[in-house]
Amino acid sequence: MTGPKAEVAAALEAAIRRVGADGELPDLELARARDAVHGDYASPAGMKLARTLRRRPEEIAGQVAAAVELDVAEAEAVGGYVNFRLRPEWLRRLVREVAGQGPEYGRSQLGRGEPVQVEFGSINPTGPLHIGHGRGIVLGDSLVRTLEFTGHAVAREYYVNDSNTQAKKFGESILARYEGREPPEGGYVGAYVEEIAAAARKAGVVPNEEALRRFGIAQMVERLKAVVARLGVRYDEWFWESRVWESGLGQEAIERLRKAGYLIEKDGALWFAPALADENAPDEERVVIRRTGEHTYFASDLGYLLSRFEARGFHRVIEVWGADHHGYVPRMKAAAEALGIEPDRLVIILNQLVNLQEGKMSKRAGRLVTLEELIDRVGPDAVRYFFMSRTPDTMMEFDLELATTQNKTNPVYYLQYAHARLAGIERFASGRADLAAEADLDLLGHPWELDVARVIAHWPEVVETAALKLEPHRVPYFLYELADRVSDFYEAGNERTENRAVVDDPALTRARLELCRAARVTLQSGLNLIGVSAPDRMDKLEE
RNA sequence: GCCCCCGUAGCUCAGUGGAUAGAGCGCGGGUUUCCUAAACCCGGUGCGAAGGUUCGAUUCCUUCCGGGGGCACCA
Repeated sequence: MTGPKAEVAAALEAAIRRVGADGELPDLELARARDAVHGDYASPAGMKLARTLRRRPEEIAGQVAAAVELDVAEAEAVGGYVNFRLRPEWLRRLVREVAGQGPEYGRSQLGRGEPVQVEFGSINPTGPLHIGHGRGIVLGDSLVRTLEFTGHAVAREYYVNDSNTQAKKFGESILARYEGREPPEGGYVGAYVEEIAAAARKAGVVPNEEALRRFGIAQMVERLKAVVARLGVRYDEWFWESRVWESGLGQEAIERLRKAGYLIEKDGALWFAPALADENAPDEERVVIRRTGEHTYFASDLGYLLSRFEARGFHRVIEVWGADHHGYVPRMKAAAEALGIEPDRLVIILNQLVNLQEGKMSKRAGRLVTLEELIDRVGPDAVRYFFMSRTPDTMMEFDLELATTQNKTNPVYYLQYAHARLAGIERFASGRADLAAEADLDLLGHPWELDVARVIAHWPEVVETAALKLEPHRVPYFLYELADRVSDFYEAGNERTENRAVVDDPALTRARLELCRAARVTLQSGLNLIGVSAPDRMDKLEE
């Protein structure tokens, strides 16, 4: 636990000990208070302890609150609850600290340098990315940013399928275009296939399927790189499936499973049957080597597991998949287990599918829109924000009409505007020569000032939760709340000139500027995690 | 048939074992000589249903109903 909550939790427990509870305590459910009238943190400690202490909840809460010794917050009992309110003095110290740290505020060493790989976006490199892929890419990248920020050693990886059935069809399609034929049944027909065939001819690639496939996939990888770069995403590694076999890891994985008794021959094919060696294992059999002698995608995955967990030494691998692959999860877990890899080290995050609603924009219902088109229409910031504002667990309606027409109604601009306003204030004040170097933060006392600090105080906890639960979608909601408080602060100045940040009094101005900076860098810190830009100014909208 | 996800306001979605369940959009009304009005203020019905666990369930468990997805020698 980090931030003020850790201190509150410790003080609460100490107080409970003082009022006579010993042994193991129940979960005190200390959490952010839902309602601001209950302070910043609240615990139903009275109810929790009523049975063991054999006293009334209100009585217990009262005694506990009185026994709390805490610098950061004051405790108050209401009913059976113990509520904590962060003290103004502490909030003022926090403002100074955050303003000094800048956008690094919230960074931690939670991960202790754990080597983690996040593999995401790995679609077959045989066609353009579409909107649904964008969700996994944005999620994966934001996960990486969150894990990096919390002290993990993270690598982004794209697994390039270059030797599976789809890839071969792609190669055949290029060959067909190269030779002026139509692509085969079930092949790829987009204009990009013809472009690649033309490029291959120009580059002097020999016209056979394998050479053209490799050439074509390399071309596609370049295209993919360019598209994801527009979203601020770059990969550390584009790992080609064929490397699994060239390095011998695929063969090694199969050999290891054979020795351990996990493989069985049936119908001329080689099957992985985990229940053979372990009767508790899932009872599902999967082909590893086809009757034709070709390996399956699953066989490559076996070697790929060894590559990551053993050859490259990642302690944890996080995969982001579309929900349509969920049936593959037990198989991968079973494979990891059979290879001697603790299955919990393989984390698979499924993101539900994206349903496109085009509204009145297109009469052609269900038309596939590419990720690139989406970025063209709504811009990278809105794309990232829109995808990040939802848990991966729920199916998502992408209302293209709204996304396209929404400009000032899009919440992402609200966050950015809050940042731009703060930057504007700092810019406005930058000409003042009478401002002291050091701010006297005791001058901050209005509720709308301290409430900004109050939200800022929660940022480290939000980051920590997002990292531990692998849920970066928590970040935009925090940012929205902060932007709200910032707007209140700003509006106070619109109501009364004396409440503006920049006033005649240089000392007061200086103190408020410190608060502006603390809020701005916290916004920046959060926007960084979700990959949305934090502009210093935003142009006025035309009517 | 089996497996996974979801069901919260008109719409799109957050959220939590506890105190009066939130936001955005949409709709109606109001606010600008003032650090950017992409802002602010005012206005509303809601946790699919039934059981169970619990001092307390929208949250956890079971069943049912509804929506989406998956069950290949495709990936």
